[in-house]
Amino acid sequence: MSSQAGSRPGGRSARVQAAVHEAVKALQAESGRDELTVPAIADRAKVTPSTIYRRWGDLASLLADVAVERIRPDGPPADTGTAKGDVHAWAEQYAEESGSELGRELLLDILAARSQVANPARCCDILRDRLAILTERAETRGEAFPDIDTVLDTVIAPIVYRTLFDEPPSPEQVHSLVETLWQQR
Amino acid sequence: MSSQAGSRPGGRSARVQAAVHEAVKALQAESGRDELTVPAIADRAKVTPSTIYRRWGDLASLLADVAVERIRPDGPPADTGTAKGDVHAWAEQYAEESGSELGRELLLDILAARSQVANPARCCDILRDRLAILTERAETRGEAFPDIDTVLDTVIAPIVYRTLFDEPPSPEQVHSLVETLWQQR
DNA sequence: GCGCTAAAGCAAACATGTTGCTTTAAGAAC
DNA sequence: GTTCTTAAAGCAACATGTTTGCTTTAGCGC
Repeated sequence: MSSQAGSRPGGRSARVQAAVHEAVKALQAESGRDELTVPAIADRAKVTPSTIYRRWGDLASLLADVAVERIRPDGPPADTGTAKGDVHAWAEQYAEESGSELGRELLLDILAARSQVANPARCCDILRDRLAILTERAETRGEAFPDIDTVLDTVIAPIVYRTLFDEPPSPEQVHSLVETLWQQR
Repeated sequence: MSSQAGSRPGGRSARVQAAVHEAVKALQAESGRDELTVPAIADRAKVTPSTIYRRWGDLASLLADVAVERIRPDGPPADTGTAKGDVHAWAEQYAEESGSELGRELLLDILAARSQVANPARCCDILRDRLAILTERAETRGEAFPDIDTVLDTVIAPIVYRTLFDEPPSPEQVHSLVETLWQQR
């Protein structure tokens, strides 16, 4: 993946990559999508456009690369004391982040990248990793925990589906999705 | 919406629109995404690029417009005799269509259109319409039928989520999603 | 048929994307 | 530290895609 900056991690590649990522985030924050063009990003990052085209291929791939990095959670998931509480807290936060204007844009950026720089499957992987942490926590507490893919289907899928195709769900709706996890089996 | 061909339904506008839509479908069928460019489409449709840019704005909007039209179901949903059977049949077909390479592309085309020519919400609307038919059928038969949004959350959302971010679900997985609809309440 | 008008065509200006070649700088060998 | 090697950045010319003002066409109402 290009965000690992190839074979010279501490060197120029890494600096260029960081500058380009920063430029993308800055431009995303301060202007609309149509000003977000490769030449504009190159300009802001003090880099030539050809550098970007050669490293990322096209704008969509660059945006997806940035988006995947931004989507990665920073700290460990909140520990509420119970498995159910953990899932409620995590799902609520996930829905809030994905449902924000920025969150939705990031999801779309990741999906829009046709040329496989940042695979959408990374989203699933990240979520599965988070859920693995919650699962382990539950196990050490001796609590039951639903199957990870069941959580994806029951909680995450509706959140993402509604965010992308309709309106992001309210916190109440998210909580009721989480509740069905414990009701249905 | 531009697929209604503006103010002269039987005239030149309509012919141009049809030709452009046909050109898009033809090129999608016979060549890769990078050959699918506005000039190429214009060429195939015997139209000038500026016509396309003026009517649709950009390639993404055109593709979304075509995709929304293609996604619309042609006949009434299969009548299997029971509500549950109807949902199984419909969900299986939906998963198969969305999970195909073409189906996934169409979903992505619809999501990728930032400039609101073809709103992603149309997907939901189409699905809700189909479900309304199944609901009504169930009612005339005196059968219970789950809430439409519950069906979206429980069955459609996982199908679409997995199709977009992971692997399309198998028919067995789809059936088990449908089963939970009747188990959970 | 005759005018009216929305939309298509055309062509020039402009922006974006691509490519071969040159230059730079990070890391390795000495 | 100096020199060698090489991956990646810069540059510049080019190709392709996008936008725009103006002209022409054809559908519709009279």
